[in-house]
Amino acid sequence: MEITIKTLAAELNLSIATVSRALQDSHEVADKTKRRVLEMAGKLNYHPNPYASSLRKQKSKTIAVIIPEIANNFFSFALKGIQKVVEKEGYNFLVYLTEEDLEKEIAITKQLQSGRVDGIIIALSSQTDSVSHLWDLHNMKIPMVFFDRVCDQIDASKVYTNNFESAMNATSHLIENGCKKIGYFQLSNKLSLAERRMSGYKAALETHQIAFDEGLVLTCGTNVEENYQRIKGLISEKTLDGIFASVEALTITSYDVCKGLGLSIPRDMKIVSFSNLATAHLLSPPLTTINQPAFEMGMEAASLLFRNLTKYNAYPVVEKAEFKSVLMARESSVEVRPLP
Amino acid sequence: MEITIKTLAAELNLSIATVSRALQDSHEVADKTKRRVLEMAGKLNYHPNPYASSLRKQKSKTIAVIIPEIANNFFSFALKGIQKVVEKEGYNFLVYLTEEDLEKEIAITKQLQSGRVDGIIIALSSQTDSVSHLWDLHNMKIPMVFFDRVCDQIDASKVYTNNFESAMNATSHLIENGCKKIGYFQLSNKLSLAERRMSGYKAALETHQIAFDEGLVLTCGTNVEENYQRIKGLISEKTLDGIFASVEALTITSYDVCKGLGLSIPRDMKIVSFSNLATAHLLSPPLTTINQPAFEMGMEAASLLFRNLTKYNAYPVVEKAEFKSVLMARESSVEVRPLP
DNA sequence: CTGTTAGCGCCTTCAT
DNA sequence: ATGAAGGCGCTAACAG
Repeated sequence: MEITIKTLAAELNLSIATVSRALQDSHEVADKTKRRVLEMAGKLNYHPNPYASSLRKQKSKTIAVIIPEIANNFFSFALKGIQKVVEKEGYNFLVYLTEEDLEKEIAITKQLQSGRVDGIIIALSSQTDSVSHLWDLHNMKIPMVFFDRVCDQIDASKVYTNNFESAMNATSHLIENGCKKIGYFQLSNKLSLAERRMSGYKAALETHQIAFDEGLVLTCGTNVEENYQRIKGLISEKTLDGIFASVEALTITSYDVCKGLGLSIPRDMKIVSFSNLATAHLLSPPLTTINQPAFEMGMEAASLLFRNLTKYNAYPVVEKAEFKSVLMARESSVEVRPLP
Repeated sequence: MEITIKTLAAELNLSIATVSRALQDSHEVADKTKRRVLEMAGKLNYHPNPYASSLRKQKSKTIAVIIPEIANNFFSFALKGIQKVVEKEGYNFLVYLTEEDLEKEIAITKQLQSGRVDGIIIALSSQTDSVSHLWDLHNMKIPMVFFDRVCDQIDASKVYTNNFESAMNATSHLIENGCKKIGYFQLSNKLSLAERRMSGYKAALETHQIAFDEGLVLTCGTNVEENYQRIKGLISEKTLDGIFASVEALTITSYDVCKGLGLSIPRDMKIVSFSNLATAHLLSPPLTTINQPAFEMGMEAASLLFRNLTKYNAYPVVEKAEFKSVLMARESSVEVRPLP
């Protein structure tokens, strides 16, 4: 930085204090003085040093967004929603990726104990079982909002969808279309979200009097090639006629496997998945997806967070926003209709 | 913040300076002292205040990434590449979206004159014609790397692909497959990137002795519905038999329009596009794309930036890393082969 | 090897 | 309505 508040003060024959107040549009400074200051600031192209300000005020006008993955329609749309609100509030946001790795998540949250950010939006990694690192943040009273992959144990604001119901409806949809052996592919069995989706799957089976078979459940990792092989193995071994992919990444892999095996979809195999693929309606064969309203969820998460950042709240606001996912059936590549 | 370097110093009967040095692993402090300090820091769960440090050192260990769009395979993979390098260097990154809006881009760059970040990676918005806001940053000697949508006028590091050649090859591919009237859909006619792609398109036409027709060029905006209508209009009006979509967003829209018009692809219409769609190989009909190596480009951009951030470089490094895009022909939904 | 001192740029009592 | 002074937490001379 070259030109500071001090430069302005000297240039205008004012005290530093007055200039500072003028820049903050304080009521206790003469309008005329304000104008002089602003004008000079413009002329000299003055920009306040955010770090000096953060240090002094102990707040950074910055939030952190921690997500497991970014190259993914769900999270990138969520980011877009978050950024929209963040921008409106005049904040900045830092992005951190855990890549589904608990160790990274811990390292990141530890870093954030430094007070670098005023608040945090976090979607847990699929490996996160212990949450003590989150307790640390929570105990420091850093406002947090859990996003999609929420943490049940901690009482903070949360934004998520009707996972149980959606999974149940989607599974029922498969069953009602003739599936008997439905594989369930997930990324985690540690998250509460995973549990809810799985429960929905089980509930649908139960309703239709199909026995739940542990052997049809596949918990995948982050290695695409490995997932491919495991999915391929399970499909052949168990002669599946239906697939429920509980995350976007596994949707594409499942598709690829079916194509590779020469399975005709939907004749030999029906697929349903949580997924926000932009091209779902152009895929061949058509894909029935459970769409989460990522953008709106992102906006809501940021809004909740900012409610906790305003100094007027003496106590943290804890709210839970439950969004509805939409089950989109695509029976052909042109017909697209939401299911109940 | 509760516990600071001062607390540690008091607790250990050391001076603040010594503690600070120990924490930075300075060579001029006794190993024993270092260990004591580190141990106490761990015990008290001390975290250095990044803003105090930034203020003092006049560097923030933070960079800004300015992109026009995030819900998009190209930019989200690029971000992933950037984050990988950023993480390795122990930096943080702020994300800013321009949403293809020059005004926003100007506002953001103005903000960044405050010294909030040590360096900037930027992909210009499609509306950016004037670049005076970038000159301001450049004149302040803030290291910048232009990414993909580069700025020719400013002498800084740049990362981009062989746009001319790729566009030429793709267009030739269409022509050699029988297309006579190839529509060219773009988002901008202001960027140098747009110009290069367009030149490639023209060069291919010329080589094949097809007259360039201005009327087949459509410069779209950010309104999806409007783009849809304009594309639809042009296809019908000009009876196109081929489409070159120069950005990912227009690829999907073009597809939708063809489906809507009942055009059979590739019989009635052949399409080629710059696009990093994850599902390109699953689309029906198959899509021939020009894939940009987004992840690698992101890593390279960040690496170039960091080379300029090390204090050992007295003068800015300017490098241009031209990456090769890969033209992928997909004649059926299973066959995928790179073209020359 | 350790301590003392002087700020980085800004905000905020407290005084006038 | 304005000014003076102190300090946010940390680092970097400069001493010793």
